[in-house]
Amino acid sequence: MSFCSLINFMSNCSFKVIVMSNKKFSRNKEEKIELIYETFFNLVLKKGYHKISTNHIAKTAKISIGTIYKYFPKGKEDIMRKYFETSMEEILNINDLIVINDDNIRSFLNRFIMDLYKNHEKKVGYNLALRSAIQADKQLLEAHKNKIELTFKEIAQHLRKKNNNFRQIPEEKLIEIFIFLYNLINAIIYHHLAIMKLFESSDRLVVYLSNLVAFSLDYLSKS
Amino acid sequence: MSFCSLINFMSNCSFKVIVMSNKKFSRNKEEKIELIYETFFNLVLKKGYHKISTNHIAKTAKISIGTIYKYFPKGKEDIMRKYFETSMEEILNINDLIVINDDNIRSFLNRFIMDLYKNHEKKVGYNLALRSAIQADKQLLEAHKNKIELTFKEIAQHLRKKNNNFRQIPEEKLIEIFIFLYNLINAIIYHHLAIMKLFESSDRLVVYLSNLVAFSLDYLSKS
Amino acid sequence: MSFCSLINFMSNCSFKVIVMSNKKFSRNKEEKIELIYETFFNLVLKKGYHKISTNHIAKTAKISIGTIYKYFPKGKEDIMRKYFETSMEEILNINDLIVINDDNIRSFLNRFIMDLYKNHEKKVGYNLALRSAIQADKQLLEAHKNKIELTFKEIAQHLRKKNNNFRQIPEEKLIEIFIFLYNLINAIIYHHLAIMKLFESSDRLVVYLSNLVAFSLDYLSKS
Amino acid sequence: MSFCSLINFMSNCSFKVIVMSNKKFSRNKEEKIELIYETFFNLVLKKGYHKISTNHIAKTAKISIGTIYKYFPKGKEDIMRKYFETSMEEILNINDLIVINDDNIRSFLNRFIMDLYKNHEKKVGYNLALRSAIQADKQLLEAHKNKIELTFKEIAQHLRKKNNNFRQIPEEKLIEIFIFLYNLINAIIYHHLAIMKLFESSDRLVVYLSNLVAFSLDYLSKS
DNA sequence: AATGAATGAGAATTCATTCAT
DNA sequence: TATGAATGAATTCTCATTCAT
Repeated sequence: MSFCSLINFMSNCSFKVIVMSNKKFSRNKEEKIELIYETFFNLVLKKGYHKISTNHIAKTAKISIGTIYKYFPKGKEDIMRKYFETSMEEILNINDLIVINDDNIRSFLNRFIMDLYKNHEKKVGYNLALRSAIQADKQLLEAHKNKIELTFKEIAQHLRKKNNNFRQIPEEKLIEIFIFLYNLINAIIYHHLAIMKLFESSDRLVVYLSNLVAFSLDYLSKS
Repeated sequence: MSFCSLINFMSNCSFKVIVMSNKKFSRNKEEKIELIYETFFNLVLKKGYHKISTNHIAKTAKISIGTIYKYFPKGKEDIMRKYFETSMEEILNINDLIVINDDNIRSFLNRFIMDLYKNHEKKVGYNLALRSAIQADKQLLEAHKNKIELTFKEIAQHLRKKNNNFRQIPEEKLIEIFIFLYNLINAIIYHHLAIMKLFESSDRLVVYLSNLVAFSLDYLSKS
Repeated sequence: MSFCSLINFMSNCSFKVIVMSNKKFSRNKEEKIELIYETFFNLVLKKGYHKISTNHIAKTAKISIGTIYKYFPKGKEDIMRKYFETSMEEILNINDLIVINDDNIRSFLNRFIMDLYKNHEKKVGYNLALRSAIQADKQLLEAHKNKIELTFKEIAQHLRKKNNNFRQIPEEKLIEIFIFLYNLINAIIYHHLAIMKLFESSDRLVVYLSNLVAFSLDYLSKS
Repeated sequence: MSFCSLINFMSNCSFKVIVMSNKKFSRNKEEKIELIYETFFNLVLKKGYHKISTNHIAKTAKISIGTIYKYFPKGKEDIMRKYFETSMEEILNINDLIVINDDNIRSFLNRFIMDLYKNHEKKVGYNLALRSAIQADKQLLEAHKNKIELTFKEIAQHLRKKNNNFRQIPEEKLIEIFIFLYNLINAIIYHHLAIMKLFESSDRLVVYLSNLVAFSLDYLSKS
């Protein structure tokens, strides 16, 4: 798995702007699904996950409520789960695995953080929704944990194959570090974006996170 | 404001164990209110904030729905706000202000973190509820921010009055540091308790947080 | 169990005319439940079980939809089941057991048929609904079968205790005969009322049924 | 009208076993229509008329919902009506009229009952559906009544032409008897198959029905 | 003061039917 | 001709809130 796929995982891909046709019965399965995702996450951003109803999504997206239930038979819950699974599948797509040539772990991690932040920012809606959904749906919480563990296992294995620097760290340790850093960064970015800013500018947050990662790697290597 | 009140603030007060008498109804207003808080936050822990209805609280607490609306006319929203305000008022209670004699900022902060964690753990229900409520209620989010700012302003002023070490840091800077650390620690503890553990044991988490605070103080003093 | 209770079973009691008060929040649990039953079965008679919605019942009965779901959390299905169970409980109420002094089995059965017909006619709505509900709800079908078996077991035991003529028939045989006659009469009455009349006048139907029962008793005693 | 056509009428024609080719779609209109009938009545048997949706039929039959609406523009209602009409047309098909040489009314009726039962059993799905549909569709009920009256009128006229024994009964009386017996037998068979068995074995039911018909003929001739 | 029945707006969901492909 | 995505009215059901007792 490549650096690119890693970044994709972290970012779950940004939303494309979708222009639907004006016909009454316009048909494009993929576009409809994308439109539902986009509409839903935008609404979550504005009003909060639990304030959004399926009817509300339908009205905003200018599609019928039946269309939502065609693709997502359990409504909101399914929207979350399927978006989640889709992003998972993308990550595990072997065709995406590309050689990483970045020998410097530090610079690799800096890019990792930067992209993680940018994509988090781009998809605050999804991330807010994910947190809310996780609290109302234990299964999604478990799926989320499993996803993270599996994904970083694959990433770790891939990196150790391709890169000497990573190979010097035992696989288990590397996975543990990745998961720790992923959680740490997510916790902070989420709080910064959804609860209360830690720094006035996001640039300063990213610089802080970069130093924090360095500190934590140091800390973990000693403990 | 005392060290105790600081800890109280950070922890939003632990729940008292409420032993219901065998009589059908508890005798006074305070007991009823405590019972509602306790029942609600316990239910949030089990099922998630948005899965809990006021009728559900009433049934579980074995009181009538009318009683809940008597004390909390806007239901769940009011339960959150009033619990929130109560903890605020306690903090600002001047009688609680006790002299801090701890000259060592480092050891002060360690205790601060330790207690913050312990109380977070003790009241996961309330903290989960607070996050959920904040996302569905912009006013509560604003109130939350203001509360933190005001409280730390008071604490900073108090500490600078009583203690030479704190007096060497400009008030604004001291407030900023407190708020930053508060947010940082809360973000991590919340993620650890509600989303995914960062360390297997909470002891290791607390040690890490202690080092993280030291690192961050260092980082902030340089930037 | 008395002859009266037997008749009650067969007839499931006729509906009382219910006059609700004009207050917005009028309170009378029992009356509300009766009103729901009455309204529902009247509507079934007019439009058919599957054409009636819970909202339709609420509107017609001038109560709120919430009230229906308070007493019947699964809607129509629950209305059927609970009405069914209620009638069951009434039958099994030991206080209702009264001595039968009717020594003549033939005249006993004639009254049995007559009352069965009259009450069937009075509650066509319920009986139509029951048939429809049974086809959409296997559990209700089973419950219906069990109810009939249990009820006639009790009735048979009671009659054999109190009456010499019945005692000469073995218990199992007596139960079998009762169930057979009950099913036979119900099948014919239902068809007559709901599908297509067998006789122009109901009097002639009842006379025919009386003769049919005599014939069938004769037939069964020989086979 | 022949004896055969009489039996056909009573039994509404048994379903032909439809062997689908491995090709994705069956080749012609007739096959599609047969497939829809078969699928629908099988589903009714399993789940009940009102639990089956047109979409459900389409999915089970592996045809598109559009195909169903092509042949049955009003959906389920049309499936019932057209199946009903088809069986009617078959009965009235003059080519089917064959001479009855059975001089013995009693043995004629025994065969009548036997075949009626067998075909009822073979097509429980359709008969269940018919009862349900009739209750939700007054027009179908009327059509059903008219069909029975017309059919037996034709049958009576035919029998009286061909057979001395029948000629001795006035036409009106003969029609009345036929309709009465048809309703009686149907009521009992339906109850036996759909609600609760009257006898453990169907053989015993048929024997009982045979005796019942004899009794009823006797009863009707006297009244 | 306390109770809990009653309300009804609104959210979730189904399904007969239409129509672009 | 066949398909099945799309529609949206109708239905089921929930829950915050009111108010008679």
